[in-house]
Amino acid sequence: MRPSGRPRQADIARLAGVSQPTVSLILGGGAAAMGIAQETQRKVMEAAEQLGYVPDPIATRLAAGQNNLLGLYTFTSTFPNEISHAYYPFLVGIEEESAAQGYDLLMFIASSTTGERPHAQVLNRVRLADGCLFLGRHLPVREMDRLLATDLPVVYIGRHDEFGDRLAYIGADYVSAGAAVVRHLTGLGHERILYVREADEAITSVDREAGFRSGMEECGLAAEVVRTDGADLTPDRLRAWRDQGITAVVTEATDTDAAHRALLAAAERAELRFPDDLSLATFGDPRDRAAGLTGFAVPRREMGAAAVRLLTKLIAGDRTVPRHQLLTCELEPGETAAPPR
Amino acid sequence: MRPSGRPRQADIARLAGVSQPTVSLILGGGAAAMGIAQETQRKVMEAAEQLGYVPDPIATRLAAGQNNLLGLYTFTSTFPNEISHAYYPFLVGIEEESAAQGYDLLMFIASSTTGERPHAQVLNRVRLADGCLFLGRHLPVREMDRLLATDLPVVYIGRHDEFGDRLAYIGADYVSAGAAVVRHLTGLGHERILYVREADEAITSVDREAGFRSGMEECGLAAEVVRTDGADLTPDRLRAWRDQGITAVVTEATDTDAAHRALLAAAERAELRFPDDLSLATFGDPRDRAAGLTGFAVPRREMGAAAVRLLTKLIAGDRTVPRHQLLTCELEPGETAAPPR
DNA sequence: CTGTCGACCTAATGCGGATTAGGAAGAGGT
DNA sequence: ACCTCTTCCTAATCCGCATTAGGTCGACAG
Repeated sequence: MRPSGRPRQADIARLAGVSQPTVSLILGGGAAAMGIAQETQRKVMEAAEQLGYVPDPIATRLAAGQNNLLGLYTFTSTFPNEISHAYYPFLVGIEEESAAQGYDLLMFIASSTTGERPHAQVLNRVRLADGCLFLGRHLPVREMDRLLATDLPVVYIGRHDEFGDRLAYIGADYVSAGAAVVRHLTGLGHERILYVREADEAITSVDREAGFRSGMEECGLAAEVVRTDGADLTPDRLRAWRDQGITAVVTEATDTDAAHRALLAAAERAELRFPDDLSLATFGDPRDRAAGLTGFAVPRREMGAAAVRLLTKLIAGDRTVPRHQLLTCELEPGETAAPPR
Repeated sequence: MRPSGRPRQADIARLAGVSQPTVSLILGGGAAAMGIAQETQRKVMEAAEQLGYVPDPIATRLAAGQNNLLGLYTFTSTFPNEISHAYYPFLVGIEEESAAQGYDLLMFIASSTTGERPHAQVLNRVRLADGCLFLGRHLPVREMDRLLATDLPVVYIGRHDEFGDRLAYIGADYVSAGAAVVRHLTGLGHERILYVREADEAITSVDREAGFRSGMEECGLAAEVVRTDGADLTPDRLRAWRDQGITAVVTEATDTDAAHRALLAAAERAELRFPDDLSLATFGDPRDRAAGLTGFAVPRREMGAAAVRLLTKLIAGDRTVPRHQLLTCELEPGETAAPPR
């Protein structure tokens, strides 16, 4: 019994009265089929059409090593409902560009495996695809290390220097964007700006703080930074900052938006309004981004598309493409920042 | 030349002094390896460990005849940013349940093919997977017909009786839900309720109207229905309805939400407020669903999950599962409907 | 008439692992 | 010593496609 009811090349061959390799030549390589009679090609194509032939990606891959599938692996331990919103724009870009490049998407599901090392199995399955994109704030180092030891092309979405040149990535230029926002604020006349970040040491947070510091330094101002988990951000504390002379506060969007949310909540309870009583800027896109929020936007969609382009080039064997790219985040002047009073 | 530098079972076999099938037995099936001497197992395991063996998933799949891939094909171009919101909950359910069932998702991309019959090619590629889910308000009948002629298990998300029993589906019980909303309204005291639907003849719209009519009939009231494309829904018309004695208006959510939006816009311009001047209920989830909207919610996530369960059963060869299932939509009392004044 | 050269196609084989049929070797019974 | 079971492992194949090394046949030159 044939395991699959699908037609194979052998079926086409029988129907067209030729051999299986001939079918493979005709269907597979347009160029390689040069030396085959037009008539034969027509017969084979017709037979294939008639049977509704679709090459088996597994067999194709085993024999030749390519199947026009891009893997997409998302490291999300949390269940998707919430987090999804943040990832969605990436997916949009990825899907669009995959379509343009003629690839279909193979989504690997982290939560499908349980046990102490949930990613291990999936990282093996990943090799089904011609190459794989990775998405997620934190990534399991050991598994990724093993994967990088193979020759599977991989692109990570988000900056990640831990593996040096071995791991290609598409990131957002948080440092420049952060500095630009600071320049915008100082341009408005602010001189004491406080950066409120989360305790998390994710690379994005680190880069953003670096951007803040670099912007402040550039303007000859002292960088003031506090960390918060959200809970300790009380209305009193906010008022105290203001009384000390802070005129602008900068915060960051993360997967939880803890700092950003806490700040907004504290401001409301303290009856402080942006930008009347205090200026506010936010690095990145908080989930509930209000229309007029000052800050910068992460070009997620473009990042997704760029990642696909990079990956397809790697798959094609291009060794000259830059393996690390940082995309520019656009400054959003917004209305929550204004000259200090 | 060996394409990959990685060790294979044959290498282990050589090192351990056994045959490749023996290695396969020991490493592959814990149960099947019962009849193999402990000593041999130890040697093989050791050799595998020493060489750092990792099974090639591709070869595994080829030999096993199944690839644990579920296809997902979306008819509507998935990614104008807008549409995404409507489909996302389906995807969440699909992904969760796929994970639970041990499948990965293969997303086929409609826009990757151009030309007059964009779905034709993709519908062939779809057969790469062990089975496929389809999602979309309108589906190309001819292509689907061809696909159903094959033995590929297929599940459509959304009711669709055009193919009779040939096409399995998971739908939402719009008829019952619509009737329930009507009962809710009549329970509040409404007697003249107007259903404002779109001109579109999609099955969902048809079912919803049926639900409305059935609810009205059940309550012994006359069903009044108008169609709109949105543009002809003027403030004056709305006022006229009210003056004629209509106390409640029911509309529906679609991929464009044309009727729903137009109604809200007209009400605002007519300075009519819900539920003070008029009661409002909406069938389904408009994209900008406000918190207190009266109506019913489509259990999208559950539908996605149910579709995956159905599909995996079909793949497993289960011929007894019901091929058509309608899931219950929950009534949402909301606050845009109140007793008439 | 023979040799040569293309043009066109097929036989054979590999990819890496799963599966099935079956054989060799040793244990136990008579 | 002979036969029957077990126990444990291997030979042979298959999965579906790609690739390489020929092989056949007709045309055309010599």
